[in-house]
Amino acid sequence: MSEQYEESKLYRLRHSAAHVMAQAVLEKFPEGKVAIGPPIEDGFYYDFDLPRPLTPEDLEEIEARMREIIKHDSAFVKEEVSAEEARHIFADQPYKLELIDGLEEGGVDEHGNPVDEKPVISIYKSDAFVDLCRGPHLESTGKIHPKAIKLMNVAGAYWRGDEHNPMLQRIYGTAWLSPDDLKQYLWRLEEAKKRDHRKLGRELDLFSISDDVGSGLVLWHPNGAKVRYLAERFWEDEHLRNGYDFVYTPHIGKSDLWEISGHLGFYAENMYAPIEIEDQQYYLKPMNCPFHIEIYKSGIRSYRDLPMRLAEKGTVYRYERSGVMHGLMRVRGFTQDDAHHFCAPSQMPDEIDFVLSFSLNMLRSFGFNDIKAYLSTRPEKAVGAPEQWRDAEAALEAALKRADLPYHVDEGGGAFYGPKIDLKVKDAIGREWQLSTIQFDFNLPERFDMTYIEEDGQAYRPYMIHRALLGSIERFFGVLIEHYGGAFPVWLAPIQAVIIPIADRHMDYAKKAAAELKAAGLRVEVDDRSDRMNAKIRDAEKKKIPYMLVVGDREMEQGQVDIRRRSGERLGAMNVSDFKDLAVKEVEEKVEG
RNA sequence: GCCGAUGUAGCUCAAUGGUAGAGCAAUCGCCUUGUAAGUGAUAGGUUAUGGGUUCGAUUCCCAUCAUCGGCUCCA
Repeated sequence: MSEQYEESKLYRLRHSAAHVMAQAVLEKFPEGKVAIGPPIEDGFYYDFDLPRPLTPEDLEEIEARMREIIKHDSAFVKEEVSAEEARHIFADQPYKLELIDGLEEGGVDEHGNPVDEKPVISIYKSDAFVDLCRGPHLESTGKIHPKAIKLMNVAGAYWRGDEHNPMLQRIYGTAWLSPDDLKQYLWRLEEAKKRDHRKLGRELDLFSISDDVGSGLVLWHPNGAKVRYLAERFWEDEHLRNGYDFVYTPHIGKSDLWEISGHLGFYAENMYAPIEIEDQQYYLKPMNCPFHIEIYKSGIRSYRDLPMRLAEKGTVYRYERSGVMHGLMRVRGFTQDDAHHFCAPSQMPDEIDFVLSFSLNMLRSFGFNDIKAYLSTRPEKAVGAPEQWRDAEAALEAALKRADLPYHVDEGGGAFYGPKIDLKVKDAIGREWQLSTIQFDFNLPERFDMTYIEEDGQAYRPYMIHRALLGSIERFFGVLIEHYGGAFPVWLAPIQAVIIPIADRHMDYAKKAAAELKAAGLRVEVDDRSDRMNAKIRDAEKKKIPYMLVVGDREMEQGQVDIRRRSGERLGAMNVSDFKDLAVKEVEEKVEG
């Protein structure tokens, strides 16, 4: 959350709305306990410990009560108190007492995060409610527009976000400066819902997840598989043109492999239980790296072989706790567009430069032009020599600068085995998604004792860089669906054009035109059902087919097709070959829309 | 995994302590259509699964599974 937001009126408004809500809840449940209630993006929440689960009816009641409290137009009054006084005021509020302890000791804020200095304890009073609170707030409850607030839903949340703590009931609300803003926000939610990849996945017949197969295991239907195939084909071409070699590796590997890699030590809770065969334990792979390393190690490597870039769309399986699965975004089996770069230390900066610009090109090709980078550096506990870390971090940062990319540094946010760059893209409605990751690994080359022979005839340890550009292909597909709202650009659309004959007598002509377009590599179908043209257009619109080519008497006579885009735009009649050229050009240029 | 909600036809949803209904989709006709739904008929369900209460359960209760909204965790 930005500092700008924290100083805004909107922030104070939402914070104030949270207090008003807490008052309304406590009036309804006098024995209820309050936890914390901060503003968040688009709204606020407040956590409560209540005698019974809240219902949607309760929310309506609470919301109505909030409007009444707002009407009182009672001032928010700040008061600084001693810890002793605070304890007295909140004597029957155990969560507040815990917060006061934290405040008094200094050290932690209301979220349990460490803070440097000991803050002053303050309380805010408004109407019949007092809260331990740092503020700031609006001048009075009346400054909240009663028609610009709405309680959204109830959800469970652990006290202080720790799953060992009791679970509280969290009420999410939204609050805006004006009813219009609220309306606009609700409209935005509706729009996001229309783009939901789970809904579009069903409507466009792209994929499904079957109970009988298992939760988090994706079935790609022909339409979805078509998009994936096209995306992968592009991906493959780009990799081949850029010095990657493709490899294929198995889905399972012996426990010995995972012992060496260390995964059984630090990743076991994410791995499926082993399969036992001939007294050997085999594990489904959660990552591809050990296999690629084994390929590297299958022979003696010379500095002349480096950099080596091994790429694979490797399908991995990771155990995810039930309750975290989410459509394509969070699954148990997925395919990473994985690659491992092995290089000599002297080649490392160039290799980083290359992989970053390659990643950016890939993302941009899929229509993601708003890209932000996050550089994560050495954490407290880390393997690898400090100067390796320093060199690697310097190379990553230099590459970011050269790529002229906005980036944010997460000090100490790297994995224990190396620093990394994550790339996040903004989709068409402004949501950020993490896709690419470029990650150093100082751990595995050591564990697998990887070497290469230098000019001087000595063996040295290579650098290893792990990268995934689209990340998980399943997840990437989900993001792509939401980004385009199901209306894939022509180059990715499962069906690019549908020919719509007006009457049966136009059928032969329609098929002839289709054949000509298909011969040019276009994905074209003829809608030969005995429905009216209007119905066929409606159907094609629902399937989000980029082009509808209507043919009737006029077109048949002229050797033309009448072109309508899915946007409703009419391009008018044109010769079949002209449309072919237009469509082929759009495919080649990856034109959007 | 945790909290809460939900699970009825392919989809979206009704209804009921006495074995379920609509619209869309599907199938088969009729219509031969000019830029987002022409029309008729037919078919489609062991009401998620397994127990329990009851003369009788899809409805009430319990468990399991799954989904949804969150939390935690994360590609």
